[in-house]
Amino acid sequence: MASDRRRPTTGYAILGLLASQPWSTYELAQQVQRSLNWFWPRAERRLYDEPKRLVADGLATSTEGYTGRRRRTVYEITTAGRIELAKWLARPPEPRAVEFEGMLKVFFADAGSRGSLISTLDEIAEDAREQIRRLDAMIEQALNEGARFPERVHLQALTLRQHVDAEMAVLEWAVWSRAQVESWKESNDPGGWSADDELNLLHKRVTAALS
Amino acid sequence: MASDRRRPTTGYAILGLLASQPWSTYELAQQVQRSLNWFWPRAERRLYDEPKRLVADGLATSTEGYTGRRRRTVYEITTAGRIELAKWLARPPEPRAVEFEGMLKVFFADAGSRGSLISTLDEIAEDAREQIRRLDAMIEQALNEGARFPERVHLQALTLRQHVDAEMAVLEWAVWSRAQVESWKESNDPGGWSADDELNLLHKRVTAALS
DNA sequence: CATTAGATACTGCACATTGCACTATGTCAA
DNA sequence: TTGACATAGTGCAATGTGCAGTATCTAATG
Repeated sequence: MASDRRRPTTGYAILGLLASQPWSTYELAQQVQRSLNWFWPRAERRLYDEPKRLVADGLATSTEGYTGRRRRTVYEITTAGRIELAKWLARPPEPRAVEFEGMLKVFFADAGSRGSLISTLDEIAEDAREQIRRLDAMIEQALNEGARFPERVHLQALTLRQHVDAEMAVLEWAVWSRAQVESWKESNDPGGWSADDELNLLHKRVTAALS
Repeated sequence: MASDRRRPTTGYAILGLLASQPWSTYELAQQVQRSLNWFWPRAERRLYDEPKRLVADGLATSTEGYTGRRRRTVYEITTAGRIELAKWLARPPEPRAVEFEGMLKVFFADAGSRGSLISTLDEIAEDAREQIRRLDAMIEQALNEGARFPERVHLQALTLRQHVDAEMAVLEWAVWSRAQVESWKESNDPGGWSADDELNLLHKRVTAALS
């Protein structure tokens, strides 16, 4: 039966996938890498334990199958699972959390060389470009071959747009930042570059957005 | 002495703070909440263990002090610590990782009601506004009272801009998405709304950004 | 002047999660 | 038949979180 203690979000993520169709653990892992990795990255390892808990709590059932001699577990959502999922969807979401080592390196750049800072910014930009290329491939696939789940393509369109927005923002920032740093004397000495001018500009943008 | 095994990024984050000045653990924790939380969120608990490891590896030293009868440990960076920090800064950064439960709820919204989806989008937007207000307070503080570390304000300006860009992108996306969903029949039926039109638009934006 | 709220300064513990190594079997092509 | 790659997992140490618990110090309040 469903326990009352709070379930880790990863459990709901898997429940969400099971809501569309039954999956084997391996397929589940692939699917998480493919689509959920953008906003809920989890190691493959995790995805072998979590479904077991869903079964223990009555939110899913598991069926053992065999491919020759190789065992294979397929999970299916239960009615209780669908109810739990809908309840979770109605609760307010946790705030966003971002782990961005590159930004940490920018923030502490004065403890290293100007060259390191420029490399960091270039690598951030190249990373963002790579992600955008991957997103473009997903967009083209949905448009040409058709989406994997046509009945869910409207939601895919919303989330894809957010990923594009996020990556473009990072890319534009990194390119702009590199240009600024080019004019600095060193990572700990921006020369004539005025941080106050930039902060004033930011303040204006922020004020406009909140009004 | 410095060990060769890879150190968790959190260690470098603390080392980066220590590069500016010595800190007590408690102050370190405050500072991490204040400034690093935006791109390297860590629980206070973690910040009591990590500096001990830096000391064990010779990258920092600790001094016991007393406020009356209350013990207080202050950490200081060593020369070996500064060298390690600079080496880390020169290495390519890890890719960005985003945990965004709200986006998960949007992605699986067809398993819940249209009302849940609209609430989720509203909460995402309100969260972003709240973050932008906090950023604005930091910007104003740096402009009016002056930055806490004036010699690092140029780096603060770069990172603040990135946070503003990121939060504004989320806010604009959430407001736009809500408007789209308003026109849908249900969370699993967008009525006449065309996902393909949206995907085509995205593809054009992406192509322009990569050229 | 006693009380109390809030800041400072930690530790212990259960649980969540990762990364990597390790063990198998199935499929397809050279 | 050999090897590369996909499928299908388990074990374990290290990393990290969240919360409860234990103190002490400081400043404001009645």
